[in-house]
Amino acid sequence: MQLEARARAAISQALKRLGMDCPDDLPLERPRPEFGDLSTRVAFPLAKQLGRPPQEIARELSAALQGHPDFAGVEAIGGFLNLKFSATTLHQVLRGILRQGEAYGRGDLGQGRSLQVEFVSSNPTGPLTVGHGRQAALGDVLAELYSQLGWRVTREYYLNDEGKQIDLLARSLWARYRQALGEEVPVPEGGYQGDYLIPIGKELAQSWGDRYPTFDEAAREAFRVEAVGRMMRLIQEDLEAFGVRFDVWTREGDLHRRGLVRETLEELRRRGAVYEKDGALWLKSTEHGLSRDPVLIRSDGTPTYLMVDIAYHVEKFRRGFDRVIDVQGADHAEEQQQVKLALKLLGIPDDFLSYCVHQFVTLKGREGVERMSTRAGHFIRLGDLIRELGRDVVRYFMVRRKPESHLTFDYELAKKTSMDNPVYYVQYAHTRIASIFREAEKSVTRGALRVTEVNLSPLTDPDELALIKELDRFPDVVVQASGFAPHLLCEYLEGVAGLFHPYYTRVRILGQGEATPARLALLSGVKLVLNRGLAILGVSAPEEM
RNA sequence: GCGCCCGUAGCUCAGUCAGGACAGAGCAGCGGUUUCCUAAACCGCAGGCCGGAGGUUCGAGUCCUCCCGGGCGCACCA
Repeated sequence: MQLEARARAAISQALKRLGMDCPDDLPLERPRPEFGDLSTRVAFPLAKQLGRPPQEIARELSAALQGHPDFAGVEAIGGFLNLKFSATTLHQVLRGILRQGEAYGRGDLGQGRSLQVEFVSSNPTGPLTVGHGRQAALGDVLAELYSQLGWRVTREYYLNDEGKQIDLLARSLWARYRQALGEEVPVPEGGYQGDYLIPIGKELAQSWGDRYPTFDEAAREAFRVEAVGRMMRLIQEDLEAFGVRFDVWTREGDLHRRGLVRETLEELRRRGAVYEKDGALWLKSTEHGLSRDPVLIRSDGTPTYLMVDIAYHVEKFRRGFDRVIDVQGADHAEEQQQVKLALKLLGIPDDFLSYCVHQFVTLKGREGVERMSTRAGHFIRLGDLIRELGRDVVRYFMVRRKPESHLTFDYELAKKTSMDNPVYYVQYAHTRIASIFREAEKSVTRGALRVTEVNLSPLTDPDELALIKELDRFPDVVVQASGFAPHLLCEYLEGVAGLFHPYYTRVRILGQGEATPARLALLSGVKLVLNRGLAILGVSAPEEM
């Protein structure tokens, strides 16, 4: 970031001296290392503009930059201009990073605006599965990224505690309860077949006895409340184990009680966005380019999930959020289009709501099922996976792939405690540095440990300079990762660790005279970035392993 | 049939949004390295007509069209 800014400034000044216009979007790239640290092909657009050969322009630009203190090398090859930073510049960059300390990587793109991230929002019909794990990790990391970038972030869980699925759940639990009382009542067809309702049914049989012989209105309500409560506790336990905390829980029932669904419907009607057919109320979606019109109000008068979802998002808007991000599975793609359209028709700005859509998770290499279905009782609990592999590993693996790609969760790799496992590879780099500092406490003077002040000029090894250049990228990686791409942060951290481990093996830190304090300062910077990056991912950065 | 996503090395994936200088990483495979801050490591080798065909461009893994293969959706379920 620092380095790019310096290069940009130097190039634009040089262009000005040459009497050429510097384009606003000055192209800067990281070329292959043998060409230098940064390169620009700005000569090509300028060539077109000035009607001169790009090689010539690049040569002039190179000449204008010769002797610039930021660079150790400026070279024009073809039309490209290659820049190599001087060690002094890199030392200044490292010092700047160390001075920022924990603030390094933070930004103010958000400028204090408020953002809601809604994620997981799993229906309380069973425990969280491995699939929800991806969503939980993604949402939590995105929330953290935005928070780092200066947004006021609210993590929200939308709780569907009413509707047909919940009825079915209540009925399924009631069946388990009757079974516990020795009656042969089957779990309803298409109901929730999972084992997890059995112990609850037994408990209820003990405490309630034969109070609900039939599934009447009273039973329906009692079992609904009981089932939802129990399921929510299961879900919260798993979220807790995963290190995910929500600020706000919104219940569907509340939206109805507050009349929001009715209000939103009225507004849609006023704006002529709906029509009646076959006794139901439909949204005019095809008029706006969508592939079909969905039902908002069923012919029995009850609102559909979509209708409630629209009302919910209107409510989010009224609550004053500047932006909302919903993390959702790819199976909701159509729903998302419909909600976005409805909000647009209601006059809510288009950029208010964005969806981070992710594909599904398949678990490879573990006993159990690959395809999961909560209803059929075929699933692997997220909580089990966390207990087997640890929170750090599961979180890391879940965000390591870009959301829109299918995620093959490699259980065998995740189980390994060797450095083949990328989580440990990164964590171990942090641990090694911590270990060196523990040693340093014994043998090095206090002054040498004051890393923001020591003389950095002994850092001349190419690996040392490469590490500084990599550390310089961190703030930019945070910004990029916030674009629904947290996998870039994983990749980056693995890259930092991948530079550090070989360096550590080859170069001795302690007992190297003048070089020792400088190298400790460098390692301090590496540790800082690893620590900050892992913290954003919600993964621990251990001092010892 | 229609819509969205994906297709890069044996495997898992970056790189595609902003097109540029011989296509990257990790794992698996093969071969090396241990008197020294944790070897839970390091070094090296090998491995790819970037799903296919056209097109745009001085230049395409990257943009456009079509095709093939895989996933998801197309309910008065949520």
